[in-house]
Amino acid sequence: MKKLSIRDIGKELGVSITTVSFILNGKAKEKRISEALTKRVLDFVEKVNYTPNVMAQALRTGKSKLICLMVEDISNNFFFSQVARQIEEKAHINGYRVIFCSTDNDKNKTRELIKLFRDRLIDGYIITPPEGIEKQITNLLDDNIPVILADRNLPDIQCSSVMVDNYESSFHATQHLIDQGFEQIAYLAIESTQTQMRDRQRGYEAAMNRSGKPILIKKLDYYAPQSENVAQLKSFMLAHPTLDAAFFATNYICNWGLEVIRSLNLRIPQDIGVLSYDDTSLFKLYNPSITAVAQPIQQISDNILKLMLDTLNGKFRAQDVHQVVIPAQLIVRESSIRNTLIPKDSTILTQ
Amino acid sequence: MKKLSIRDIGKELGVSITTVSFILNGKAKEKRISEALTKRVLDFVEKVNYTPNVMAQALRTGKSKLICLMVEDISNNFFFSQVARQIEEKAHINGYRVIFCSTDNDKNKTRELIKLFRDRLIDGYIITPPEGIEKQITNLLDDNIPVILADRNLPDIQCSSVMVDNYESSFHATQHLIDQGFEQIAYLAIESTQTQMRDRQRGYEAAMNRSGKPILIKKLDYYAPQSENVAQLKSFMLAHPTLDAAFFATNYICNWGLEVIRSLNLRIPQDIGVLSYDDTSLFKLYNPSITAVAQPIQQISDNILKLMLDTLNGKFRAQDVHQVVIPAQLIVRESSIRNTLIPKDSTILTQ
DNA sequence: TTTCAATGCTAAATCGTTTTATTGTTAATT
DNA sequence: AATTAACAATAAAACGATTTAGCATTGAAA
Repeated sequence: MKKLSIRDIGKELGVSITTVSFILNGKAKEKRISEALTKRVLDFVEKVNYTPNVMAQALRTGKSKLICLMVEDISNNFFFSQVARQIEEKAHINGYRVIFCSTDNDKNKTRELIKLFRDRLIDGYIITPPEGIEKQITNLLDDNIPVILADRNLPDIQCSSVMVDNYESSFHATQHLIDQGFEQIAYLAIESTQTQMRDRQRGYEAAMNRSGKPILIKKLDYYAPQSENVAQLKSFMLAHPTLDAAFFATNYICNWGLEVIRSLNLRIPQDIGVLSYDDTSLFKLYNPSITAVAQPIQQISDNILKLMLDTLNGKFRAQDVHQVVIPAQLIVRESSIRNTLIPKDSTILTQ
Repeated sequence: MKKLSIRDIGKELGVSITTVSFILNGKAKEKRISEALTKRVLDFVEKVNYTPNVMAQALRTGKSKLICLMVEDISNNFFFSQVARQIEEKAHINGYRVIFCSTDNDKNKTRELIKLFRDRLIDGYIITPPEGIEKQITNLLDDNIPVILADRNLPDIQCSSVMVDNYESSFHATQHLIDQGFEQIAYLAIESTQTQMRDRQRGYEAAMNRSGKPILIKKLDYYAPQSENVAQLKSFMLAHPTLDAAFFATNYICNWGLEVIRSLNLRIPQDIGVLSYDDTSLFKLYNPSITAVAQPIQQISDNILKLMLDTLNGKFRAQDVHQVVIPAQLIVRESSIRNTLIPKDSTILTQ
């Protein structure tokens, strides 16, 4: 059961392979192939279920129809895995396949990966970039290979990106805590100079400053073992007994925090209010349910892929910069409610 | 900055491309190329940072170095996303890239996907198979394309697979609940004839029968909307007020169950004991923490990839059947403890 | 001196497409 | 009758590698 080649079907029909190729690529009209022949070829191709050899096409055209999706860690993040899923699905519909890999937020690993793919294997990249790969991205763009940054961008280079309004949504989330009467709101984050992290912090600080509340920030180490971070967080909380609310910069930090809160036998929200950036399925289920800033996954994925396809199809050049910012959603749940007038699980859009 | 071809480096060195190819493929000795020339070529290749065009190699050799990983839903399952990550990493180390996609447990979608890839794009498949794709898999194997089934197998065909001992681990989990003094233990599952689901149910039934306890089973619909399943589960629990423990067949069913338990204001484990198949990060964090059967992800991934690589490297033929069964772990947490003698978060290996 | 084997390297075919340039027709115009 | 235009289809080169079969050269054996 060997696969048919275009040569086989040409021979079978007594037609040249050129003709077959033109017809299959929808150039019948343009190349003035007669309608009769076009139909004959199309029918036969359909009948014998012929599909072209993708590798040969890729070699000849220099286009692999492969998109590479590089996320921080596909396995450990609700947001990334959802986005990955969406992208994969939409790409398929448009005739593209998706190769994916995890960067671990490590610039060396990411550089390696890009280098590995450099040899025209990949038509386009979607990346949640660690800092330090600016040069590699510029090189790709210079070769007119599209790159879309997701979730964050790299301020030192000009590159298309899709992300949420981290500053505004963080501001609103903090404001929500303030409105609920929390006084000592700590911001728990990781040591990072990534744009989305900076913006979230700026949002928190701006809201606190505007209300004249004290700023209280603790930074953890992304690369440290989980137990170390939990311990750090615990001693921080013990050192600040007057704390009455915690704003976690990501959902995994919030997970660490919940572990600590639990071990200290604190009640949420009576003893401590809780709010997290990045919603997960856990937060809805947790007892009490956790208020979170949700990133609209569908919209983000749609925008990423649209930009990618438009660039691949030549509507834009890779170097053209399109930066899309999408409003995030504050989903208010039990963990942040002191004022009982606000209904459970209500949704508030920032903006 | 055009990419160098093997022709360029041959020309540059005044050597034929044949020679260069032999040397690059480690056949210098075999083809009796002199050591001096071998070194000269290798040094030059290193210096100019030449890498071969993957597409041309693929076209010529018929091997793409691409593995396709088809899981049920990459975005919504702790187990699958972890496995995906592991596979990706190990495959990379061995010079393979991973394409991934979600089957949605839909046989038509899965067939489509396999068909799409049929044209020697993919060297090997790792699949968590929906039922109904037996024929497609047999076809692949007949063409000597390796297929490894993961998480479950298809009883009607002969195919390599890697999965946990669903029957034994489910038996032990049930036995654990019985040992804790629970009397009316319900088994909450989805309507499915997949092997892993059947085996889990058989394990529950066997343990219950051996202790002379009543069997109580409720089946939900995987494809129904979540709200529908939650409602179903709620009315089931209301209809069985004497129920004192629930064994959930998967973690997402357990999530539905926790939502119901919460809405009924039942206390875990005082009013109802809870145990779930498939651990997630949620279960450790939940209050109270949830006892679960954990699948050893590392071991599963290792075995899958080892089988795949051994077949790709010709150590086995695709048709050779290797069925690997790995023991699962029962992680005992608060939700199933009545007998306070057992320590928290202790780990019991089945077998 | 011829024959043979070993050594060191290469020409050319091949994988399955796309695409450029070209060749025959026939019909219309000069 | 000769030129041109439009039409319909094709031959052959190219993409960049791998691999088969073979070509020179040298030294040793016959």
